[in-house]
Amino acid sequence: MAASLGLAHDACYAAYPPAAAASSYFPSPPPPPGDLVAEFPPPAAAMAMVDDYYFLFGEEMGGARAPSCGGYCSPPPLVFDNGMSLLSYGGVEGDGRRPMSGPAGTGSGGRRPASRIGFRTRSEVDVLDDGFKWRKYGKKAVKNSPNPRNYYRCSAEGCGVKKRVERDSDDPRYVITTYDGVHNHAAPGAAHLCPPPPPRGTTATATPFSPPYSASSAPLVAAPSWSAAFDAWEAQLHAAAAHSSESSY
DNA sequence: CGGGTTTGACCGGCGC
DNA sequence: GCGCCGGTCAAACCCG
Repeated sequence: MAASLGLAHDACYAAYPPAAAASSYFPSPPPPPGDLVAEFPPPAAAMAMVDDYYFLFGEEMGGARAPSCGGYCSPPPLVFDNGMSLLSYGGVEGDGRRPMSGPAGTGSGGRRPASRIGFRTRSEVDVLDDGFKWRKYGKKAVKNSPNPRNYYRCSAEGCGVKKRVERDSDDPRYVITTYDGVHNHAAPGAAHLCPPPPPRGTTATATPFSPPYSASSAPLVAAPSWSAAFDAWEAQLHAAAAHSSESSY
């Protein structure tokens, strides 16, 4: 039971950019059929600075870490016209990128976050205001990086969402922010940034970082559908990017 | 005074 | 088994 639960969590799908930004930035990617959708709610101000997204589909739940990149692998499956790269790996069985072997949930500690989503942002400030209130609880020097990693926890009572913030060792201009878990409350004062997700014909569409995760009923996404979905989305994306490039830059 | 930050210690997983 | 390393804890400190 627990093992299947972990695998199902691996199938979580994060839609970037958030709906608020998507309307003016580029179209939202189509959700894989039958999969969960988690939309991340960075604020519009932060979104404007985001140069690089990447998705972490609970990739460490199976105990397997991304090789030689500290869990922040950056395979470039999608590179947009505006220079943004969308990265995804793991969780999608058959994508050939992640070994799905190994018992889920048996990694370090045996308790893995329900979801992990990260993005890379070019920013002067380390901590981007994403509408939630965070409390710093740790700071750690990480191996192979001159920059320390800061640990934050959502200040809301009962909310166990954590985030890690660190400067990219390769390019200090970039900040790598990784979110662990799902908020069980609305963002204080930032609700306008995260409108309810539009109906997508899916059975389980999570509000931004909110439960429920009906993981037990969420099937793994077959690679073909995933690829086809992204192909379609990418086509939309390029069209939108070409259309908005005149006004944006 | 309350809430947040800092920082060293501690713990547990993992690789060798 | 041991050492390394990432993540967390908690006491002290800081600030509004």
